[in-house]
Amino acid sequence: MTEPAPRGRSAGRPKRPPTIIDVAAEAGVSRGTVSRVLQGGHNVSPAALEAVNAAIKKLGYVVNLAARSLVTQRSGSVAFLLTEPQERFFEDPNFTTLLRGCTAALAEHDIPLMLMTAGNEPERRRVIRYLAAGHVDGVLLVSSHTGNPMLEQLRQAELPVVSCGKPLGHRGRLAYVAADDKEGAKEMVRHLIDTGHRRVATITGPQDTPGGVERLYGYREVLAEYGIPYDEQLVAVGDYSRAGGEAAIERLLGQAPDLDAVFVASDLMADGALTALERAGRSVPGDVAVGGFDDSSVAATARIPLTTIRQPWDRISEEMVRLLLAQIAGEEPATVILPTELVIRDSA
Amino acid sequence: MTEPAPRGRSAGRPKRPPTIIDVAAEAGVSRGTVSRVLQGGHNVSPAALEAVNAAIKKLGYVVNLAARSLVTQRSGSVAFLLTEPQERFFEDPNFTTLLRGCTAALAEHDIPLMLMTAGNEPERRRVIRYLAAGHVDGVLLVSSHTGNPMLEQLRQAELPVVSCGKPLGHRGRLAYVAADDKEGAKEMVRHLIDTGHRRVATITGPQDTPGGVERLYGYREVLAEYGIPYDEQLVAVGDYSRAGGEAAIERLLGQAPDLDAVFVASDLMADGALTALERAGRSVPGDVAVGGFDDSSVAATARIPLTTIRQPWDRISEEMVRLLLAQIAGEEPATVILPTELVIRDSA
DNA sequence: CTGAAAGCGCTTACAG
DNA sequence: CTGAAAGCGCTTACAG
Repeated sequence: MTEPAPRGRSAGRPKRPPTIIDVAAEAGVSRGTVSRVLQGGHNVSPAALEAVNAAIKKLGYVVNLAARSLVTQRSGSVAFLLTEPQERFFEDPNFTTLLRGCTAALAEHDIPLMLMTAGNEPERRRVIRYLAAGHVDGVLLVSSHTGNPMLEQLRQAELPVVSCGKPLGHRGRLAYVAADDKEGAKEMVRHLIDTGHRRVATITGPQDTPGGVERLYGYREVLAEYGIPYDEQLVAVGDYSRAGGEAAIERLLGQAPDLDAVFVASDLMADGALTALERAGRSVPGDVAVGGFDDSSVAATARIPLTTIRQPWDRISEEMVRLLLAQIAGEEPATVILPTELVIRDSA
Repeated sequence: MTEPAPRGRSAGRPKRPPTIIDVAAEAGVSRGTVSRVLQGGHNVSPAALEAVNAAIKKLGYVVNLAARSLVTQRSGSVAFLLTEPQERFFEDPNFTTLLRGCTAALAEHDIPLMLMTAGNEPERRRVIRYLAAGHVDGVLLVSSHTGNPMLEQLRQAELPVVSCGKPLGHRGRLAYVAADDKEGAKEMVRHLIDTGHRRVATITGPQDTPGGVERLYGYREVLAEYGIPYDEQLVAVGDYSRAGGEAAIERLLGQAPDLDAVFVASDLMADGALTALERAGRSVPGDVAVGGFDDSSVAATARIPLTTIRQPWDRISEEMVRLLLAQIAGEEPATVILPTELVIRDSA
């Protein structure tokens, strides 16, 4: 066993790990050759390659990322940036699902994910400073509100970015991954109508988010398809929160007491609607059929398991990571739209 | 406006930002002086300090962390490490709360958080390699199961670690932050008894977790206090999941149909118990009072808002970060136990 | 295929 | 208080 001689060191600092020089000495080659092996072993003789790999193993060598970054001008890490207020983010199960998926997808490439939140102006400034300084190679941007002030700054910093959901109000190419919101909405509304409902209401997302807009489009298109007139009394705008869903359904019940179904643009809002419907004495799906959107974790555990539209979160995160790495590698920003799927449970 | 001259660069790479040399030239001082200003401005004349700060501002200079890390042998970042299977983690609202709190607390110090999960053996190996290579300065460890295999490896890597919850089965000093599980449990069980309940059951956490063990201790101690004999039929072991809570209460209902209250060691399990109780036709809190633990986000939104014990998550994350930074600075590992609080809602 | 050497951008004793 | 210089650990043309 060749233990590196322990050196004296100050409080709690780990011992100096072996460097490329130690490996080179052990393998009997130059540092350049060791480095080439590290880069993939091109232009290295089989013998040298073997010797270096053996030395690496023997010494337990691990590359020093700071040194590598300094010369390559790449950090080797990626930011997961939330521009929503934190509370909002962490209330929404979709976000956590996405975070999990992205962490896993990046781990495949041995790229660590840096979690950053920027819900207010000082945070935004700090984050932009940090990102613009080149401390990450790219950004997975989560937040879909229009006029996101960070988008422009990110663009100026010329940092590769992939957005989750279509970035509204942003001219210029920006890579994004999204589920097919409009088609998903259409599928749900058709399901509601096909199961005999005629007064189909909707609770939309905020109208400055793609999901808010697109899912409403889908609702209107299907109405038109079926020759059902569009009735404003059947539309309430929500905010994607549980409380918002509760409030919205109460408004609808006031405006259009005869509604017999409601398409809710998120499961979390649908869960809120369920509470209010129960309180109002309306049974689900008997009196009112409720269709959600997302198939997030609340869908299955809601008091009445939700019929909903599944967003393929795993694929969304995979595609986001794939697109980001491609951009980092020099490719042009691209867009990916993924299909949704109707999941039938009890609520409709 | 002094725009740095744009240089040619390959696909999508950001322009080379100004370095300390540019700042030194602009300020008319040496690089050493600029660096000293960056380090806090000690031993720098007011005039030089001002000139350097002006130059930094003018040039939009941001320190290159890779270069700094290379010389300081510090990464400037910290890992948030989950050793639970990912599903478990992301189902549990406590974890997300903790993640949010730690991100915020670290952001105060401008330290990015690297999210890493290690739910299986290959992941553990990869993560340990990464951490041992010195890519982070310390680890916030989240997972409280006994015999966590990473603990020993982390110790060998001599990396500062702070655990969330007391690490069971680990000899030697290891810093941790925890709520006072036993006292919290006692407060809840006393509340249950004081409100007239006599057949108080409990659903515990896994017995290889501190919360699982300590909260059960608390339950037993209060029984003893009140001279109530301990009855094994009133105890079911859960796994902190919603489904586990559901199954546990069903077992209890079978073993001890006369139970009139149950102390559940987590809100998520309590939420599951609520479902099963409703199905069994038992009203809450009328037939069965239900007390939870955590005051996590499910507590308020459960079908019957949960009376529970609040864990001070914000303070827990703050203290974890504080302790970790202290250790990184060379202090010895310490322990912090935080008080809990009874939160009365509808379920008991 | 391989080695010698420059250079990435900073920090930190060391003199003065 | 300040400058000159070494050095952190790697990568990458450049010769050969």
